[in-house]
Amino acid sequence: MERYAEIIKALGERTRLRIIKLLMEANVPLCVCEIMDCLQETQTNVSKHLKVLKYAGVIKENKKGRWVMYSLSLHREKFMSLLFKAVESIPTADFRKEIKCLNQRLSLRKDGQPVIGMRRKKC
Amino acid sequence: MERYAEIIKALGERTRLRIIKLLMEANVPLCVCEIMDCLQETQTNVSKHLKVLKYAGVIKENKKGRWVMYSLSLHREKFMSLLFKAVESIPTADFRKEIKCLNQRLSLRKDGQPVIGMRRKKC
DNA sequence: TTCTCATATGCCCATATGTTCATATATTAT
DNA sequence: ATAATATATGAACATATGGGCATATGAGAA
Repeated sequence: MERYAEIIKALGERTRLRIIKLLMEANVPLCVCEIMDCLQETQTNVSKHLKVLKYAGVIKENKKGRWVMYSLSLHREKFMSLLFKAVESIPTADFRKEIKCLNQRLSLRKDGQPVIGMRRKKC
Repeated sequence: MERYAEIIKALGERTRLRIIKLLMEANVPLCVCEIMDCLQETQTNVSKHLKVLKYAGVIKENKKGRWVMYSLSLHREKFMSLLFKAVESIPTADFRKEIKCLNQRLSLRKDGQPVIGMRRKKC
């Protein structure tokens, strides 16, 4: 039970929930700088929240050269699957700017790899 | 988004998750003393966690004489419905004692009303 | 090599949270 | 009325958490 509470708790925080929604929208692994840019959060902050999510098993990381790419972990368990469905059902009305920035960011990639990194574009 | 995070956060805590699981098992409204007995938590603690859950809209209360009966709130929203399904899917292997105590407690009711109150039985 | 860039981490601080204790409130029983 | 019972609440405390700043680490570029 404890373990499940931890997973739920990982999702029960504004910034982390926004990270998850962003990853769901993206459908491709994102690097830290893309996330921080889209969400307008500091690098430190995003990095720490990603650590919490990773530890809870909600996301996984994949090192690609100088970038660390994060994506939703596969949910084999019924619990995880239902939990993700619940999060997916959250309306994204107040999330337009972030999604717009995400698309801009993704279109700036070369060969599917991030390039402009942490240099913030005005999104 | 904030609001959804709050709802998830309400469920992302061990004691509160146990309260919810107990209410799901019960399928009938429970009073505070039944909950505190089954979960072996103090009255104060249970009361405060119930308040958090109520404020988040996860449960509702119903005053019945000297007892306050708590039950899961109806989930019209798809989000709530899926979230509840996720919680329902959590295995109750480490929850046997609590369920056993619940059944004992419910069988002690007269006319569907709690009677023995806070006088703890050894469950 | 050195420089630059992407990410992680340790320290610090303010605030939030979970818990206990004592007490208040509200309702029923005597 | 008073007593007993069920629940809620305020104060106090320890710990957890989110966030910022500076810095460390690690990997490619020059």
